Amino acid sequence: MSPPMTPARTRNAAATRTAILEAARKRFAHEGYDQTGVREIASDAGVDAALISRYFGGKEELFGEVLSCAPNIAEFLDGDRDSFGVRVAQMLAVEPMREEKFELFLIMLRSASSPKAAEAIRRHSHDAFYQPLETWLGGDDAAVRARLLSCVMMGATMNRVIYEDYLLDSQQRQELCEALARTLDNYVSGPV
Amino acid sequence: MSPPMTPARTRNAAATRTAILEAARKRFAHEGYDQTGVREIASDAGVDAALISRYFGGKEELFGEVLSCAPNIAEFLDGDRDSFGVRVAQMLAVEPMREEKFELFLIMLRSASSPKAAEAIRRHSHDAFYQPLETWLGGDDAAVRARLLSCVMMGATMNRVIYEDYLLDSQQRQELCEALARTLDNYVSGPV
DNA sequence: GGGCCATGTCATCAGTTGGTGACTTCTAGG
DNA sequence: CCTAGAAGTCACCAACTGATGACATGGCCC
Repeated sequence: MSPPMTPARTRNAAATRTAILEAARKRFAHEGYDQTGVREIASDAGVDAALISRYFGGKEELFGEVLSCAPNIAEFLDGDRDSFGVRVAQMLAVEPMREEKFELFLIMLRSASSPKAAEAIRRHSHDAFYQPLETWLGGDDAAVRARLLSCVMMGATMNRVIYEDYLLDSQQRQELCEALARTLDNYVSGPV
Repeated sequence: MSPPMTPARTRNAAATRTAILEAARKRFAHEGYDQTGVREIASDAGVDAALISRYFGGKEELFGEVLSCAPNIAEFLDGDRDSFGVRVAQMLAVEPMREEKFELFLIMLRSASSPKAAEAIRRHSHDAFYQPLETWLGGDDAAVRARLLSCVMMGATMNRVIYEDYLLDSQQRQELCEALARTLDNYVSGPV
């Protein structure tokens, strides 16, 4: 938001780049790749749309850049192993979707249908999600267990994207959270 | 495919309507709402693009019509209750994605990011997926268990949409299938 | 202070999209 | 056979998209 030590905001390439990146991240997460226009991103960032092409080469490259900067799975892998399930389930089922932790999932799910975004998503999610997760899990069947975890996490996010929250009340959401946590922990600890 | 008792194919409104619907269903499932143009649908169906607006009112209404006609969850609910998990897991993890059973999921996941399609998806999936599933499950926590099943089913589909199959070999896919089946059956039978 | 390059602004392009209305053509009913 | 209306064809529009190149301007170094 606030550039480190630059005068104000005009004529500052680094700040402009950051502003574009920030605006794009939010737009891509909330609307998806196709539904987001470069003019909207530029407007949010308070810059001219032409600068997007100038700084990033184009919308597609900007999307790739956003993926690289988005917060990834690492946060959940750093914490206590036994609480992995509840921490992730909390994010998936009860925490508001506006949370930044959600953004990578939202970007992926909302943009996966666009061919231009799909390739970047595949590449990035493998490097920033699957690979770390597999390593963290360890064992022979790490790949399968990573996939299982991914299924539950993506599915839960997808459900919230589609239905928001208006099909479950807070009591049910709590039950959902606990069940998700058990399933996740089961995939983490047990043999599949 | 073959109209019941009409001459050939030209000048047959019912057959034309069906052809458009069929072509649209496949396009929406494979490309998603946004990526599919009315010209492509019309071309696949072998008709003029203007007929889509004439017959259905527009692309949006056509999409709603497609959702209504797409095969839904009922097939899996009819079969043996004990084999629900394996049957669904088979579809999710091992059967080729070209299968018609997949189409409703694909349409939903690939089109959910489009605002125009989203509303139709919400309405239809509630009526044709959640409602039947909840009734079939029964019990106090049917809503939560339906959501859990939905998470796993959508997540598994989403993973295949994003990564196709090239991250897992057939052996791993089989393990994945068995684990998914256990999880699904757990949600069906047990208390969450 | 002056030149120069980085930075930002603007008008505009070419392509694509969904949609519409006038036109043609075929077929059914009298 | 001949007309009326359904079915299909065609040209075209208006809106929007991402992108580009010419132009203006500000700030930094000499």
